[in-house]
Formats: sequence, structure tokens, C-alpha cells
Amino acid sequence: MRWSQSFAPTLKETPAEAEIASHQLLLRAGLIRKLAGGLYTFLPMGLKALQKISQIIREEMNRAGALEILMPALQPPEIWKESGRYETASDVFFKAKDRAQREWVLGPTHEEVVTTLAAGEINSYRQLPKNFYQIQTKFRDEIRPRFGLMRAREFIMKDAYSFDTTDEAAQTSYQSMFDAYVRIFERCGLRALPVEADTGVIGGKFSHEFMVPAEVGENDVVYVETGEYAANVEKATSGLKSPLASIPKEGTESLPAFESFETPGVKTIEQLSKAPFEVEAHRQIKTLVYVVEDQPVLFLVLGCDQLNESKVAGILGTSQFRPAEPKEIHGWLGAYPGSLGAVGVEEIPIYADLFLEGGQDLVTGANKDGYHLRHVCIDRDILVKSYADLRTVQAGEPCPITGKPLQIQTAIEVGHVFKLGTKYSEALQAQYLDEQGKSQPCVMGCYGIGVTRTLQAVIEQCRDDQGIYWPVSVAPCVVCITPLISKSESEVMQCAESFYQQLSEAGVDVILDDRDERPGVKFKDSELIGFPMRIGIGDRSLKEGEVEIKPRKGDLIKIPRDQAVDYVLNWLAEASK
RNA sequence: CGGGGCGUAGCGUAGCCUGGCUAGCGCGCCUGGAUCGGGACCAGGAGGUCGCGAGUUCGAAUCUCGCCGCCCCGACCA
Repeated sequence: MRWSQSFAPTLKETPAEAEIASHQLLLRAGLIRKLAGGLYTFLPMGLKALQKISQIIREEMNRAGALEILMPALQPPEIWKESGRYETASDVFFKAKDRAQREWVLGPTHEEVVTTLAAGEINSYRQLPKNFYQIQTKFRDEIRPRFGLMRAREFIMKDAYSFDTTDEAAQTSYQSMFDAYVRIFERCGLRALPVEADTGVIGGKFSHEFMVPAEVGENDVVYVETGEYAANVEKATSGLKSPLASIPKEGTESLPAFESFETPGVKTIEQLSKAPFEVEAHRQIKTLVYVVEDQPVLFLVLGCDQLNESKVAGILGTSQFRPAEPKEIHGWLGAYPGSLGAVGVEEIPIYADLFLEGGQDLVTGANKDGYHLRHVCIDRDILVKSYADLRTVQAGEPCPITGKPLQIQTAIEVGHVFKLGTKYSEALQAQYLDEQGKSQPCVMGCYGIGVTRTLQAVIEQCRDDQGIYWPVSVAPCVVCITPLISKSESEVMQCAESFYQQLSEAGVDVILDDRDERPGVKFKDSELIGFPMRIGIGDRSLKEGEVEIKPRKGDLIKIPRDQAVDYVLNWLAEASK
């Protein structure tokens, strides 16, 4: 590729619309341009990098035995109604109407389509297992698109769906995708950690997310330095024992009954922990009110803990819930937040965190503004429907496996593997006949990679104050030849042309900066876009019979011009290992 | 959806509070010159519905109202 014939509109200044480094670089390096919020055009360099990532994904999916297909982005609502997700997913749909006013949806994901396909085509256990994948545009009406490609309305995703006869077989498919993902991100030059992920409403044990550690990530990953444990904070547990466990239990008969005491103006755990009350946070019960299908539900955790809404979703079996409004709370409990408690509450389901189990002599709100209760014993005074892990793990707590301190880091989710079970195959009748001729639902798995997000994650991870430094595997061009004099009759340019030809013939993705620009401009641009290797050719060094080799992340060296091509080829072979 | 900020040429911005004649600057772009190893230099030039619409006013980029768009935070933590 000749630079003068390509289109790489680099920007000297940072567009005001971009906040984070990778987004700024996407724009500055001329990789993308915005059409509207969350909608981007890929320019030649951006598209080339994207295609390289896609190709790596394709190769690894094929190697894992998955079959590439392409499904429609425009989908009939009926299949979503059949799966039951038409309502629950309605928030993310972009909808369209045809000339007959019939409604269609732009696919935010493809479980319904692929399962419909399987339902029609798969009849026998002999056809299984099968794993279908596609690389395709998804449409999601995000609440707030942001950070360029990181969270967009329209984005490219690789999604794969496996169909198996049994749970065990499905686990094999799952493992095979997991392994493929590890290879994919490794080949993309990305440090992506598999972490245990929340399985949400669908439940089940098997779900991992692939996370790229980054300050701008939208997820929190809990992990232990030595690697034995890593989980999304939504799912994470720790080896911490309840602070109440160390307090000796007594027979409830010998304990005083709970009593009310005045706490004027006290609305927070912290206030109650200070003088004159001095009730330690871990001796308080925090009472939170949520609304599920217009009905209240109470969640209790220790005063020092935070409720984990993902865990709440797991308990409730739905993500359709919300925190209650103060007015609603007052209607149900007779007090506003700050004085809430569960003592004496009988009509409302109460879930309590495991740490509260058996708790005695605790303090909680009295459901009367300005009053709290003390000497509360959970078993005796509160009608707990069930105990569950509801709390959010905090940094420094012991790892559940090794006991070493846990750390928390923000990260970008680039991939997710998920064992689905039979939810969709049952709803959409994707069944097969087993050896006994009995009809069985396929056991499914789904596996996604945000291709466009992966591109940005690479940039977020591979950048310095000059610009991007692409890993060789995903660089839009691998070698940039930079003649410092662009006049075609010059020896410098002829040398550049010769390199260009030799490297192109050797199959190297090479760009020749044949623009009539001053050297400084060429250097800056090539560093901004981030080609892994630059060959600088100037008349000074050429007089000495030498050219300059400058890896984007290495030191400049001069070598004889007739050794340059071999040197670069060797360097690339080395870098590609 | 709630809160905050912003909208002036392709990009970055000044001017707005305190209304006033041809809306200024840098980058980029075009022409010419000179230069040719780190976004250098000189001269000339093109490019603007000041987001859109209403209103106030003799007069609006500037004040008021409405709308649209963009960015950030939030939409849990009592």
C-alpha cells in the first residue's frame, strides 16, 4: 500500500469528544470517524486492523471445529416471543416497521435465530455436536453509548452457539471454546484474563468472561495475585468469615428482648457507629428495600457490607427489579430510609446474607423515623425467608482458595463464554432423537467476542505518549517504509521502492510513505498509527550504504541496505512467535 | 430517564458574563517561494446558516424560552 493512495487522516489535535486514550487514538490515528453517538465508520487503517482480529478469531474458531454461518440482523419478533425474551429484552431492541406496518427487530444477539435453525435442521443425535458461529453486526439500544467502540449502538460481534446431546458433551464444547478464546486473545497480543462470571438469571455453573485489565474498564474483577482465583465482582466470593462468627452465641432465653431507642437525625450506618451510639458497623443490620413486580422484598446485610445486585438477581430469578422509592418504602414499612428494619415484618419476603446467620444482639432500624432497635437476634426476631450470599467482596479479603489477599481491578470485557443449558432449545423446540428414539432438547452454549471492542482494548493496552504500538498480529500494516526524500528519481526513493517490492512479494503487509511531506511529519504519523516496524531511508545514511530500522517499541539501528529486507523478515518471524 | 457540561470553518479554540460596524486566532487545506533527518519557515488565499426555531431589542454568536445534538456522571449502596 502506498500512503499517498490510501486514506489515513491523522489528527494533530485531540478531538474534544473523546475522553479516554484509546478513543482519542482511534480518532487521531484516522482509524474511525463518528457518524452519530455510538455509530462509527471504519476507515481503511481501522478496518484492516479489525479484519486481522476477525481473521484470528475465524482461524481459531475453525480450528476448534466451529462452523461459520451468517444470520440475518433483521429478525421477526415472533421468535423472541417464543423464547420469552421479547418482553425482558425489549429495552435493548431497535425496532423497525415495514411498509405493511409489520414490526421487526434488529438483532441484539442471535440465540433465537440459531435455535430456530437448529430446530428445523437437527433431528438426530448423529448430527451432534454442532457449533455455529458468525461475525456480524449487532444492534443494541444502549442506555448510554460511550468511549467510542467500547459501548456502541452498533458493533461487530463474533457469536458462537453450540448444540450437544448431553450436559457432559456440552461441557466439552464449552471447554473447547474457552481454550480457543485463550488462544485468540493471546494471538491478538492482548492480556485477557478468564474470570468466573455471573450466570445471572439463567443460572448454572459455567460462565467465564475474558477481561482486559484497564483503568477505563466498566467491570470490576476480583483476583488473587498468584492466579488461582479470578472472578467478576458480581459473582466473587471470599474466604472471609462473618465478623459475627467469633462472638460466642448464647441461648436466646438468656438474652434481653429487643428494645427501641431514640436516634434523632441518624440516617446512616456511619452516624450510628459514632458517638454517642458507637455501634460498630458489623453489629448493625442494613435493610434494603427492592421492588419486584410491584411487590416489596427486603434484603439484609451487615452494616459494613454492600448488597450485590447481581446476586440478588440470582436469588430472585429475574433481573426485573429495582430499588424502592422512599415514598413506597414509607407506605410499606412506615419509615423512611435511615430507620428501616425487618423486625416484626411478616408480609414482606426477607432475604438475609449468610454473614447474619445466627446473629445476636444487633442493631437495626425500628421502622419509625428517628428510632432504632437494639438487642435484636436474627433467629428470634426476624422472619428470614432464606439466607444467601448477598454481599459484595471487598479488596483485601482472603481468597476463597488460597487465603491470600484479594485484589480488585477494573477491566474491559472482551469475551464471554456461557453454558446455556436447554432454556432456548426447549422454548424453541430444538430437539433431537437419542439412541432410544426419544426426543431430547439440545444442550446449548453460547460464546461471544466483541470484535470492535477487542480492537479498542488492544489500543487501550498498547499505547504510549506517541500513539499506538500495534502487536504485529493485528497491525493494519506491519512495516512502514519511510523515505525521507520523496522525489521519485532520488536514490532514496528508489531504495524505498525496492524494499517495498521485496517485502510485498514476501507477503509482508507493508506501507510506503511516498507522501511529499517533511520527515518529521512522516515519523510522527507512523508512530501515531503505530506500525510495529519502520524502515527509515535518508540520503545521509544511504551515502554510508546504510538504512535505519526502528521497531515501534525498540531502539533504532543502522544496517547495510542490502541486509535490510532479510533483517526485517527475521524480525517479523521472531515477533510472530 | 435524572444531574452536570458543551455546541463558533475539517480539528482545537477566543469572543458570550457587560448586545454594537467586515466574528478573531492556531492547526489543517489551496497557490507560490524557499527548505529537505522529528508535526520547521516566508508570502498570498479559500473556507462560517456562530446547532435549529421562536422571542426581547433600533441591533443578537452574546439576553430569554423551546427543541436538537454531543460529552461526562448517575440511574444500587438508606
